[in-house]
Order: sequence, then structure tokens, then C-alpha cells
Amino acid sequence: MNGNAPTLDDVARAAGVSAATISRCINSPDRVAESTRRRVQDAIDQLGYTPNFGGRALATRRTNIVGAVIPSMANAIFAEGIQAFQEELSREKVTLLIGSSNYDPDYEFEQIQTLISHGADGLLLVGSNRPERTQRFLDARRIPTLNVWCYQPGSDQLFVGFDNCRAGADIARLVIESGHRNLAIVSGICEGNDRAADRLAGMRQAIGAEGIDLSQVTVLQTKYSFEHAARAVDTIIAQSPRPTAILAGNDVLAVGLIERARSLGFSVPGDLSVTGFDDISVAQFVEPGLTTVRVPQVQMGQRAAEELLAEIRHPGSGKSVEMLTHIIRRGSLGPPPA
Amino acid sequence: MNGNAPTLDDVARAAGVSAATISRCINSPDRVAESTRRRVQDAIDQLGYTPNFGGRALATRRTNIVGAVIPSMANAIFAEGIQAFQEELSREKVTLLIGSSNYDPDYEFEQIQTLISHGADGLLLVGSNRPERTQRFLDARRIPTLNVWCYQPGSDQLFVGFDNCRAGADIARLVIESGHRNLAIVSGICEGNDRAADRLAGMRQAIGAEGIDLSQVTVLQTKYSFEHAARAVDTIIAQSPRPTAILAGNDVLAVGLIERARSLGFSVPGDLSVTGFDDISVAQFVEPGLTTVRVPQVQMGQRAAEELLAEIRHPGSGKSVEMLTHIIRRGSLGPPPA
DNA sequence: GCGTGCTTTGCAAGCGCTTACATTTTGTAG
DNA sequence: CTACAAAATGTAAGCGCTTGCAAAGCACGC
Repeated sequence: MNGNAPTLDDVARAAGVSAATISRCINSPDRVAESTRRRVQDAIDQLGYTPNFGGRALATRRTNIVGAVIPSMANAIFAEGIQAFQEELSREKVTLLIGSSNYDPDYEFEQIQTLISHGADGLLLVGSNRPERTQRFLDARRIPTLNVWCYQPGSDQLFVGFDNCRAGADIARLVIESGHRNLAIVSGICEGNDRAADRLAGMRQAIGAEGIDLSQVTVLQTKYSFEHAARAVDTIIAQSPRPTAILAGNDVLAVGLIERARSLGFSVPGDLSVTGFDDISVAQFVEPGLTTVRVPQVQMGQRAAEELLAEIRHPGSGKSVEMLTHIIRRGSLGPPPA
Repeated sequence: MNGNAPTLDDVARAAGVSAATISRCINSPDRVAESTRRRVQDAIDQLGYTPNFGGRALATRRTNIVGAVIPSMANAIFAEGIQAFQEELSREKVTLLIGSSNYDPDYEFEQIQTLISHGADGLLLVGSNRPERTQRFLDARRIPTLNVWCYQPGSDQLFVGFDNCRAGADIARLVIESGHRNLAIVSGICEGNDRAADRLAGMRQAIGAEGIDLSQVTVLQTKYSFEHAARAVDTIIAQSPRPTAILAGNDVLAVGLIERARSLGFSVPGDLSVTGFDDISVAQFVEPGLTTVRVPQVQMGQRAAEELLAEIRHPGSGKSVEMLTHIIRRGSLGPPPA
């Protein structure tokens, strides 16, 4: 913080009124006369005054900060949702403090502590299965917390998300309906990642329900990158009988799969169909376009902001919301080769 | 912040010492007797005490927060650099507060004010040309500030970045050396974006220097998205003589260009060469791979953190650093058609 | 026993802000 | 023109923490 930052008193002196009036000008402008307000505003602009956060936090016992911990900032999946979340917050003059956990529960806990100790009034977290310890801490502190990207009906926690399991089942069913019986799944790493795990579970469930022998379905778990997906392709095409469709746990993997398959000389979807999950922006620009599950990121972010703020302002008033996903059909899914 | 959070006084009472002693226990443990320290620590653990951030900020006039304002969180370009920046900061127990400006100078100013009023000890900003008003505010407050993604030798501001103009010239020169004389440029929007403007300027400069008539080179400025790039292609291929190479101001545009060109039946690079800028991860996965300028994002983020912290702790000690870019050659650039 | 210099602790004054309450100004009806 | 309510503004008491300063405790040598 800066030594020469102007304070309320400075502004008060400049405007010739008391500090209290300045404070009111800022926090409840209608309780102050029009003329004074203008004078005060001038003084504020003149001095470049900004309220001191510490002082304010101390006096109101509110920080107007909410924290979010996302698995990673280095990829686009969470970016749009977080952006929407932030926009919604800033409309309410609430600031967002972001931490990233690198998909590591311990690191997530650390980040949560940091956010709390910086006074976060509430927390946005991705997914829901976290270690005992983390949950205990959250409960003990009674921090309003909201989970996104998943939805668990009947839980006492707050969710704004969708049912990954069902969505996974939906896309698997579509693939089967297109005629495929030889399938492979390339999932993200499921450990510590309930979204990935649920998607996979949903896919398997649907596949089993359609009467396909699950033991014949290769499942590969792989890191979130084009490269890792490419390697998975090599494994899969070596199998016999060769799968005619690969279900990917997310779009990055799917794109990686497609690129690799094509550069190996396979036609997509002629020889091999591929589906994704997330509908990130490359999904429609890859050749062929990716058939995938559209996740309503932006609405999710907005709604999460609304509900979390509600919960913060009036504990108990935030509601869980289930969002719906739907499948976007593009060229990457076709019938199996004859 | 939580209503029932224990305070210093609570701990003091529990431990049977004064609040001052507790404070010292936390901030300079060696100034307090071993036995007391243990007793105090017990009380702290017992109560689950965490220092109140507001109170502390107020008293020390330090927050250990640094702010960053990036143009957008919704794309991957800044994500990796910011991630590195944050990792470096958290090593020093400094927290990062992120704002995004949506490429809008007014909004950027607003975000800067928010960050400052939340007590940011220093600021990371992208690019360097901002409105008079913003600069005045920054100067008046004497906030340690560091600019990334660009480099201006001889400025009194702090930079950790590279010379966009030179890099733009480099890639243009490479294209020309590959034999192309009919060029088009698809740039990002330059207004309020010195990186885009500098890249474009560098390209034009190099093109002129190679004896090509600049008035024959179409320059399109377009928004940052695959779609907008696609539209640009339509304009460019309608020209006569048709350009044999398109220089894009960034990789997203370049990828959009390639996809569109190919879906119109043009071969890349057979009929049309394309180059990008940034080297984002899709660049190597698009078909053909994108010839582009590699920007050392991660190092930039790390180094920025170091220098900014230095400047915060000892004003005047932060140094500007010029990073180097280099060209990554992939398949998208070839000789012009015969 | 006492003064000396040290370590350990407590006291109390803020840091900048909000807000309940007190006071002044203004508006309005009688 | 007065009386009184309502609106506008001021006063001052904290919010939880740090820190300069003062006081107290201690070991030591004389």
C-alpha cells in the first residue's frame, strides 16, 4: 500500500465537509445533498482518491472479495466461465481473487486458506470431492461455498453445475445409436477429479446398458494435452478388433485424437469417429467439426455468482441449480465403416 | 469475513498475555520468550485463529497483494504467463489479484483502481500505451508497476517483454525470403493495443524495406476469434492478384485463416502460406503446423514477478528485461505457387 | 545490597473507514 | 413568524492489528 495515498480525511478537507459525509457519498449517495455530492466527487477526482481496503474491511467486517480456486489457469476450459463469473461479480462491486490448484488437492487446500486469510467472503470451487480436511476447515469457518461443474441433488452443499454422469451417458448412447459397437474411451485423469470420473462412469454405464461387453472397451486415462491424446491413439489403433469410435473425456483430448488419427492416415469419421466433451472454441474449427457435449459455461459462471452472492448476503438463501448440457452434432461422428 | 472469527484479543485472553505479545509471536517470534511462545501457540491452535487481513493491512500499510490486469481471461494467450507469474509470487507468500480489461482502456482503468483500492502493493499490466488519465493516476500514486508483453528501451517505466515490432519484421522477412511478393496481413485490432500495432508496424516496415509496394498489401484488422479470421479470408482470396501468403497478427487468427482457406479448397501452403504469432498450443496441432513467432510466456511471467517484487521491496531496484522471440518453422509456410 | 544492561512484556496510539447518534439546516403547515 | 418534522451533516467510537515507548523482570559484578 502506498504512503502517499489520499485518505478520507484528505478528501474531506479538500471538499470542506466531514469524513462521514464523504463516506456517505460513496456508500449511500442518496443520503447526501446533490450539491455536496458534486463537490465531493470533484475532490475525489481531483485527488485520485480510492477507499483504503483495509480500513473499509475493518469497519464493515466485509471484504467484498470472493475467492475462486480453479484447477488450472493455463487452459481455456475454465477461462470463459470464470470471466462470466467475474463480470457478474464486478457488477456488484465484488472483487474476485483467483487461485489455481493444478489439479492437486493439497495445493487446493493451501489456496483456499490463502483466500480465506485474505478475507474472502465466499468461495467458488470446481468439483465437489475434496479431502476430509479441506471440508472440515470450510465447515468450521462457515465460509459460504459454492461448487461448479457438477451437481449433486440432495447434498447440503451448494451446486451450480450439471450432471457429468448423465451427460457422459448421453453422448455414449448417441455414438452407439450411430451404429458403433467397438468403442474406446480416452478419459482425463480421474483421481481427484470427480468431473472426469463421473463422465467416464456415465459412458460406461450407458455402454453396458446397450448390451456391449464393457470388458472389451479400452479405457485410457491421460493427461490434459494434445500430446497425451496423440499417444493414446497409437495404443488404440493397434487393437484388434480396432475400435470404430473413440469417446473422449474432453475436447482437448478429442482434438488431439483427431489430429493424430488423421496424420496416421485414418479418415475421421470414415474410419474412426471421435466425440468430445465441453465444446471449447476449437471444437468447431477442427476438421472435421467435433461432435461434443456443450457445457453452458457462461450461464454457469453467471448463475454461480448470483447464488454465491445471495448465500453470502443472506446465509441459507443460495440455491443449487442444475444446468443442462446438450449434444452438438458435427462431422466427427458418423456411422462405422462398412 | 466471519462474525465469529477469533481476534487477537481472544487469543491474548486465552493465553493470559497482552495482544502485543501475540502479535510479536506471529511476526517476530524471536522477540518473545520460548515459554510464552509455546503457550501462545497453543491458544492460537486451540481457537483456530487467523490474523484479520484488514486489521493487519491497516496497521502495516502492506498487503502482500499484487494485482494484474490482463486484456482477457477468456483465451489462453495470457493464461500460461499469468500462471507462471502467480507461481513465482506464491513462493514469496504474495497473493495475486487478477482483473481483466476486455481490451478496453476505460475498463482497464477501473480494474486498476479496484486493485489499488484493494491494497495491491504493485501492478502487472499488459502493454504500455494507456490513456493519459491512467498513467497520471499510476504516477500520482507511485504504485510500482511493470509492463509485460512489450519492451521499450530507454523508457523510465519497467518492462519485461520483447520487441513486437522487431518480431513482426522478422517473420515478414522470413515470408519474403521464402519467395512471396504478394502479401496480405490480418492483424488484431490495433487501437488501444500497442502489441498488435507494433507487430503490424514491424511487418510493414520489413515489407517496405524489401522493396515491395506497401500500397499493394492489404491489411485487415479483425477481432480476436476464429470466426473473424475466417471472414478475412473471404475478402483476401477475392483479390487480384491473389496474395500467396497471409501474415497473421496472432495464432488464433492464423488458425482461423488456415481452416477457412482449406475448407474453401485451397491448399496450405501449396496455394497459400500462413504465419502466426505467439505459438499457442494449437499452433503445432493444426494441419499443417503453424509457422509462428514463439513468445517466451513462462519466462516472461517468472521474470516479471521477480522484478516487480524487487521494485516493491526496494523502489528503484526493479530492472527492465528484454526477452527474445524466435521463429518456429512448421508446415504452414512454403514457397509461393509456381 | 545496588546499579547496570539486557530481555521480555504491557500500554496505548494510531492505521482509514463506517455508522449510531447528536446536531444543524431546511422545508412546511399553522 | 413560529413550531416542528425531515433532511443533511458532523461527532466520535470503534473495527483488529502493529509498534514505539515505557515498565518490569532478570542476571551479573561490585
